[in-house]
Amino acid sequence: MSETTNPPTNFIRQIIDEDLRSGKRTNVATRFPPEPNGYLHIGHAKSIVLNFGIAEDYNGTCNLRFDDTNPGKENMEFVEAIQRDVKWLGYSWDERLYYASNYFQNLYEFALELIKNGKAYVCELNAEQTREYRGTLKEPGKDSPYRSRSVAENLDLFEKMKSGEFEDGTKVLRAKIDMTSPNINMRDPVLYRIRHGVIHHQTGAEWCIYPMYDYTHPISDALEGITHSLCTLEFEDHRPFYDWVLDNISVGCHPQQIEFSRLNLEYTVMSKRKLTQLVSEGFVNGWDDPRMPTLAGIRRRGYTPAAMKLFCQRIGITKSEGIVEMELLENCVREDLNIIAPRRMAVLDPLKVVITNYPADQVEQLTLPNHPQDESMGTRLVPFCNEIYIEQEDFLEEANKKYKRLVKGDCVRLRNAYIIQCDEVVKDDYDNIVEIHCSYIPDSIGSNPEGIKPRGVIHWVSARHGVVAEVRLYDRLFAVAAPDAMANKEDKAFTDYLSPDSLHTLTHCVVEPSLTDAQPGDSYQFERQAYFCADLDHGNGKVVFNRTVTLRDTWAKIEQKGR
RNA sequence: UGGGGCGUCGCCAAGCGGUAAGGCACUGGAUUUUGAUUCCAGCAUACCCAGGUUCGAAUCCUGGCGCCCCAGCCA
Repeated sequence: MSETTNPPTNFIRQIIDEDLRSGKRTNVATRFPPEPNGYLHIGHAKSIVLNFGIAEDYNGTCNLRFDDTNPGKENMEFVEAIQRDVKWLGYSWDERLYYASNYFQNLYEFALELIKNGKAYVCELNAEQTREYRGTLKEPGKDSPYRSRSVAENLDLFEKMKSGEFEDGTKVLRAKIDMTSPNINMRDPVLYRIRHGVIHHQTGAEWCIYPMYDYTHPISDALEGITHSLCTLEFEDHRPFYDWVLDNISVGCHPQQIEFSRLNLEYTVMSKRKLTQLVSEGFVNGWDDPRMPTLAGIRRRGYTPAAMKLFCQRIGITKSEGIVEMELLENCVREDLNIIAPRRMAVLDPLKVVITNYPADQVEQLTLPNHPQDESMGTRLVPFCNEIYIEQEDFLEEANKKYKRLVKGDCVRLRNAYIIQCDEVVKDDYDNIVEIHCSYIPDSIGSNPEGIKPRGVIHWVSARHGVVAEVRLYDRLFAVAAPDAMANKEDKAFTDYLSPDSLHTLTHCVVEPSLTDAQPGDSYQFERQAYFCADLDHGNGKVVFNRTVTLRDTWAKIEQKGR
């Protein structure tokens, strides 16, 4: 079965199929619940495509919900960036944009219900004491001395917590479950903590008590009528508490939490903490630096939503943890860009070529196809004259037969133009090649004249018409495949493995004139080289392109092996 | 055994008791005015290991081994 005839299936979809079949569920409602404390990355894309994709395929809904219960770390910049990125991927939450903070009042009332039923209590242990009482992984914890307060006292104390009578850290509301549970998450987890002086981006200073994620999440899901609450593996241990909350309040809805493995990608890091560090410590130029695995970054790099979705489809959804090779991601972008990116010519490292037998006052406007395999993409005009630039690496004074480019005394085809032959090499006093003199073969456009066999095809740009451009060559951010694991193993910082070659900026490139019309974000294939897109800095006289991903280069691999 | 998970080709991943899909990577070869694309062919007698059940096991059972997660008033 091929990929296209085989719709994406995974264990979560199988569970949903069974739930629908058995009648356990009659609809499908999912949600994507980011905390607005950073930008979304490729790992989030996996979750977005999963959640929104399921909603689409099952004729259900997917809510966008900000998990904003920790105001100290969250802000509106992130709230806005996240919405931008989800939209960019092509998904719509319609009017279903929610915030966990929308439910602060509900959450508070359910807490009251738990207290009244003897299921929650106000604890005065400080953070350190709480940790001590919790026990360890192998030893049970012990009950807090405040565990057996009366309902009335708990109600009174919680009310005072809410009204601001206590300082930060002096009291918390805890669930009363089992301090000896082998699952640490069930040892009377904290439900509410006190936070004075923080301004929440949604609720301002209205509250001074904030609910914890583990308490908030199941209730938010239930209030939204979520059927399947999909999250990552590290929450597996939290599921018993997720269920406990819903089983002990009168919310009347019980979504099912299902966990899947996070995405790990070679040559990058995927934790928000580390990405934040790269930004805040200036290792990269912001969250949208094209080297970042953030959606904002890869978008600026030139990755397309279609490529991202294809990638998410190909990596699949399972509970096993692994690390995906960069080649898989790169193949996905190439696959999409190969179809949609118009072809252009650009010389990154120019070598001047004077065509001695071409009239110096003549200019031809050649009509070239925008895509050799797709006529519907049209054509554009490219000027040709007696002075052009070719790539330095496309010329050698001497070379063996395998070198399919220009060699002194031999001829080569200029892409979509004439065949030229190198007659002379002009050098300066230091033996550096300054320019080369060639002669062109008239009537050689379109086919090879009798007896002429060019070694290969090289790209070019008219020296008199070409436009100077800045080209940013991006490569993998890290020098090692698994920077996290490596840093751990060698007791170093993950930043020690940042690649010195992640960005090379070229400022003397020459591109064909039509490229000045590009809009930021437009993708092109610079023939024989790579896919590029116009950067955000492009325009208003500046010509700036980012390399998205190189073309597959089997020649480079063969050369590599030779060494 | 403190508890919870995971282990199928180099990487990702189907498989759900009937005799190992697919993608990426890789290797050949064809076509090519991008050393690109496209196309064709090859690529796990084998499913962490060892026993067992069965006519038949990657799939069931038992026992091992390896790896990941959990002791935030973070999410």
